[in-house]
Amino acid sequence: MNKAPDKAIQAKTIQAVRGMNDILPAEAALWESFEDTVRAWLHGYGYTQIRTPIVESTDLFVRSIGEVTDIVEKEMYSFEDKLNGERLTMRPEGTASCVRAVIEHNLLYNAPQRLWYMGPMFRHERPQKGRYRQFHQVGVEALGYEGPDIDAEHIIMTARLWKLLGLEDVALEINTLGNSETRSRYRHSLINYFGQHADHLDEDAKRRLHSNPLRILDSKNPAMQAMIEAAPKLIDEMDDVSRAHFEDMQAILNDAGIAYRINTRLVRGLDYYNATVFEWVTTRLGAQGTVCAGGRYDSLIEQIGGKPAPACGYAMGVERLLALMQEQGDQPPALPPDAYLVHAGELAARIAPHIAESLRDAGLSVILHCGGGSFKSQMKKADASGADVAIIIGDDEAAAGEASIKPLRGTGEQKRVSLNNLPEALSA
RNA sequence: GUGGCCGUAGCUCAGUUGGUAGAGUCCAGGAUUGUGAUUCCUGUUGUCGUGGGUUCGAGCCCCAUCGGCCACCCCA
Repeated sequence: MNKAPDKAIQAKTIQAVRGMNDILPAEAALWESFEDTVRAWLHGYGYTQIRTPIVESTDLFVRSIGEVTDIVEKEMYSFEDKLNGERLTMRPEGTASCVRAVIEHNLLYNAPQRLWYMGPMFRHERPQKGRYRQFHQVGVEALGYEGPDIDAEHIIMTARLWKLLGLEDVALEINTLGNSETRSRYRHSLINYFGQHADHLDEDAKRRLHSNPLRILDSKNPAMQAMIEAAPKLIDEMDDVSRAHFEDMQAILNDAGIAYRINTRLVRGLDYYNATVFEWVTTRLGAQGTVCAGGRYDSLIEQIGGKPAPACGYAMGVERLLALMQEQGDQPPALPPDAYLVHAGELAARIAPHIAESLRDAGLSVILHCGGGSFKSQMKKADASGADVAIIIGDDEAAAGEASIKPLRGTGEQKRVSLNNLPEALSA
């Protein structure tokens, strides 16, 4: 072999798919602690978990999210199953799957359901801060509940979660979209109004004028702000039932001391929402500032084939919440082992695994040194592991049936104990 | 999908008008023959994102491509 023979045969490296991220051990600690907090929090409200498949029939999302939404039109990872030609899609959100499962298994037969889920979602968007092609949501759904009390519960419980996570600078915005007649009346008012100001509409707005005029209200284009501000307000055309529902919900929020802002321009990107909608937003994450959003979807269950039942729910973006925590300077919690077991010599190497097992029996977390090396290098690794103590087994200790315990943090003397007493000595 | 900025060691980054690469950190070994974190010494970091082009010569200039960041858009 002469020099550089390997270049020709070295395989090209394969990278993760764009917008789909590895979560490395250093960051995974933060994810785990977040997930632990979320599980305990949801348990506190009596919500139970539902786990649905990542892949569903494409039709499910087309029928629930809406055919003319951007998600369905251009962002879904859809493909045809090569074996049987089924049209499948990797879920872009969780509500549709959840509702599908509830219908399929008749979960609403004689009781409403409080459910939650957590997992990856997929949308083919251009990645940027807080927006990835595989991202994670925690979703909460209450199915079979009609009154404003459950809407308020959802908002109140998220406020508690922000407190548990130590989040600052998240503000609540609420709105109501009314019932379908209201929205269709309002749609016509908007088309009429924006049509009269067609010369002020940008390209996106013109495209949406007839397909989805409500979304024009969402535009950030500064040139259109004045005109949007003067547009008809949905609240003025609200039906009495939705108006009362909205007011009753606000009364509960007021009683609970929840601060909010009514944002009459708050609409949703998914077609299935009606009545209450809300968003928790932050200004600390740039353009992707919505950290949690949801609302009522009373017609969705019927729309995808179930017996009509009211429902509401919301989802939060895990990456965005974690980014906000990191923005505030939160560090991933350190989870060091209790002890690092250093050993030298043939006999010590043979008994070390058994000693480690006995310590684990006692509930301790122990790293057994592997890979050989001098005492010095083993001690370096013991220190780097973050363990409180090093357990040292050399020829002397092994022969005597003992182990040395050396504290690695703070002061304290190294001491020798018999192997039988090791677990107690470490717990002390 | 559109636009702007940016890709040099595992990480954070220098690199002059174009003359074929450096610092800190980390890691490994030693000073210390059975003991870490401090100190000192020694050493390895590398297809300069990738592929073309210009040039005697490219980390530097040009084109393409991939990736990242930010914004638009979208949305959690």
